[in-house]
Amino acid sequence: MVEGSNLSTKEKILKVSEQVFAEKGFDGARVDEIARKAGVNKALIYYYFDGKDDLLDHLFNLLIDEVRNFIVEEVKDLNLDDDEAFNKVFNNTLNLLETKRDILKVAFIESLKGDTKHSIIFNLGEIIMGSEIERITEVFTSMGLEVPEDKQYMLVGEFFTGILPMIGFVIFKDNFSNYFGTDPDKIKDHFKKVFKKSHLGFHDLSK
Amino acid sequence: MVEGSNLSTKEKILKVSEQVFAEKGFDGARVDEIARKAGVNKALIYYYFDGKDDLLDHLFNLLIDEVRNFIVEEVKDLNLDDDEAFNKVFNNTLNLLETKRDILKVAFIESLKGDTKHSIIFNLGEIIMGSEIERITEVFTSMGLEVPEDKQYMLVGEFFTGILPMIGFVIFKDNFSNYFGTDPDKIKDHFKKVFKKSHLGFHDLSK
Amino acid sequence: MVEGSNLSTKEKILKVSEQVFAEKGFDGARVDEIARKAGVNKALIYYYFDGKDDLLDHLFNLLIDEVRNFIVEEVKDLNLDDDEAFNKVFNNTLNLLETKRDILKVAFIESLKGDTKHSIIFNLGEIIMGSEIERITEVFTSMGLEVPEDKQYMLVGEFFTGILPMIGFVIFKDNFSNYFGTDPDKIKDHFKKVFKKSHLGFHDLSK
Amino acid sequence: MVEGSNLSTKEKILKVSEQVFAEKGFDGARVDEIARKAGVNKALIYYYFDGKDDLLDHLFNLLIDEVRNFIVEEVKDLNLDDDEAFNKVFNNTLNLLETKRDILKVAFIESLKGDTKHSIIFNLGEIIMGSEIERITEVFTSMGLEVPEDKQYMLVGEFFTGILPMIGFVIFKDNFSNYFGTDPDKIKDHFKKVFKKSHLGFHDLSK
DNA sequence: CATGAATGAGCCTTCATTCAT
DNA sequence: TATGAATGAAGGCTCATTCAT
Repeated sequence: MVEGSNLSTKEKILKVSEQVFAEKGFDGARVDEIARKAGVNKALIYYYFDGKDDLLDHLFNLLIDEVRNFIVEEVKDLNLDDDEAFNKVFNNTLNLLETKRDILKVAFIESLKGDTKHSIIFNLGEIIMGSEIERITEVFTSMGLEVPEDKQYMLVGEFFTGILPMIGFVIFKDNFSNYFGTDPDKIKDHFKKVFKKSHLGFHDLSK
Repeated sequence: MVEGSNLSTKEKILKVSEQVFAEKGFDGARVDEIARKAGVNKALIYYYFDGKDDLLDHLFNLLIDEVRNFIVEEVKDLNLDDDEAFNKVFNNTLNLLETKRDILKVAFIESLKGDTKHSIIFNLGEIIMGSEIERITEVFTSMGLEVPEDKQYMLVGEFFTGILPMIGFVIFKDNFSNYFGTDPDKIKDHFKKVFKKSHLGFHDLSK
Repeated sequence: MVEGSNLSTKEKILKVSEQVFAEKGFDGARVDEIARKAGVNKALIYYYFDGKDDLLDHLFNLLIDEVRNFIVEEVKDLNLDDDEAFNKVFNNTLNLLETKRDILKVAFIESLKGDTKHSIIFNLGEIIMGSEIERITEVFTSMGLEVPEDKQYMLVGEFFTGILPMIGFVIFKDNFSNYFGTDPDKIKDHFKKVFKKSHLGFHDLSK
Repeated sequence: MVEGSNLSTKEKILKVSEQVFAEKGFDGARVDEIARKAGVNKALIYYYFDGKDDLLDHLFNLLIDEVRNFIVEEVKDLNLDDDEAFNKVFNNTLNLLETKRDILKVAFIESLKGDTKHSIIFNLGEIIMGSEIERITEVFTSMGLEVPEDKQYMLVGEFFTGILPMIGFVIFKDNFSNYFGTDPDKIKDHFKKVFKKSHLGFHDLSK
């Protein structure tokens, strides 16, 4: 199947790019290494893609699309009953992010650069928070409470106590375990507990 | 003063390196650009330093040293009376980190790389958490409560709900404001409030 | 033929390297000059070879191989009848060395360096002398004479009155003629006569 | 003594240059290394000398001068009675050359270069051979024999069976012993014997 | 005399990208 | 599609040399 082989090669290139970008950073990555690890001729990369930058664009677009689809999927039949719902959304989100760990690393790095070319982390944050803020708003409303007017405050809170720790956990987890000698199997449970307490702490109305 | 001029040039190179590394990332930074922006001959950089890597090492060492000194200073006459102490330490820490924003960006990026050459973020975390965990332990003890046995749980919590959001805030703040159109003047106050609630949420014993 | 074109470029680079190394010495040679004189892009040199050092290694290996092959070829059907044999071996050896004049210059220079990285001249000497010493031994034995026990003495003699003058002649001949204004056409005949007398002088048993 | 200290520093620079040039070759030598090993500031080298080239010129001039003086000294009261005289001249010459081993290495290398800037080996050869050829001529005449008309033949012979092996022995001796595992203490005696036989072989009138 | 600092030119090597087939 | 070969534009680093004091 020509088409099959075609797609397969293209996808292999993307997959390997993701790994190499994550390991070396975009600037540190070499097209030669991608070609070698993907087992394809270097020129073929330029046949399928417009260059190194284009590879990154494709990967970022895939990331955005998958997260967006996930959110739509996740929220569409969301039947909120407090704790249960939180756990479900949280677990699913974490699982999704873990499958995108490599490109998330790159997104993190690129979002820190001086130029504003890539702000993927904020794009992602917007998508995820958008839904959560909406959900929260719903909850608040359904409980007869007033939604905090200050959207900026909400954004800061959601991003720096929600998005950031979550993505941070996904991309730092391995190096963290490695450095502190913690048990990689238990760390996820620790984080779940920790995240819940802290993030709910942020949402706590009593303070 | 010969020594003064010497130090000045060396320091200028370091200062500019810090900025360029932060803006372009270490791999994306060019020695030529550092030389140009520092107003020095490129070869002079190699007179004072062993190369690009050495520049980074110096900057990281300076970062580590300053944070360590700060922690010692901060903790030495710490008279804990709850809220007051927390605010003071938190504000001072945030201020310190803000002065080191550029090199923190680089440290973040490098700590994400595949190789384990640089783990500065974890080094910093260890230094800061070390003191806090000690402090927390003291508080718990003085309150007649039992310190959570699981150190790993503490580490995860401190790092992902304390260190990470804090450093994350410092290095992402500007891009965050820029992206979400938030008010740069108010964002810090938002974050302070948010951080307190979430981090105390993590430490909350009632849950 | 793709292979032909490939080899051709690679060989052209090697050939030009040999010339430039011989003219400027390895340390004085410039990769830029090699590329220019070979009519290839400088980066192409690094496509075919690992660097400047690797070029030299290739050339040295070629030299060693050719000399070794020559010796095997030359000695395999050696029917020794004194004078005739000496002339034949001497002439053929000289002819061979003359085709390798350039790289022999470089080998000479590198063998003089302080580090023991390259000892090509001694490698060559070993190969050539090995055969001659064997041959001499044969002759002595066949003549009912005793082979001089002292191998060290033989080595010194063969090297400093055989190998060294021979290679020396090949690599110094042109500059010698140029300096002393001697006739380049006659010098070779002079040397042949001279070498024979002196080298046989060394082997003379009557003294 | 200012003047004394002055001379001492200048001489130390020259001495170290000689060593470094011999070890690394002129092109491979670094002014920095010379300064460091001589224990002087690099700029001081440029105070005493016009540059790297000038260092080499000084060393070459010293070499030429010393050899010239030696020859004059050696020949002025030469009372030739065959064997005795040969031994004396040979030994003294070898001793002299050994004291100049380092710079002779450099001279050798530089005499092989493509440009005709340095032909020190031939300069030396001319000086030494000049005297020997004169001496030989004398001897021949005094013996009522005819001097070989062909000066070119003599030059070739003297150079390639006299000068070259002699200088070659001096500069290659150590590496030779190192490579072949020969006894450094005995090698000189071997060479003396070998040289005599071969060089006299060249001069042998009976062939 | 002596030195720390500074510099311009250049060197080896790399790399993203393109070409020819 | 696929590939080996080729290339222009840097990039990090070095080095002989000079300057200011």
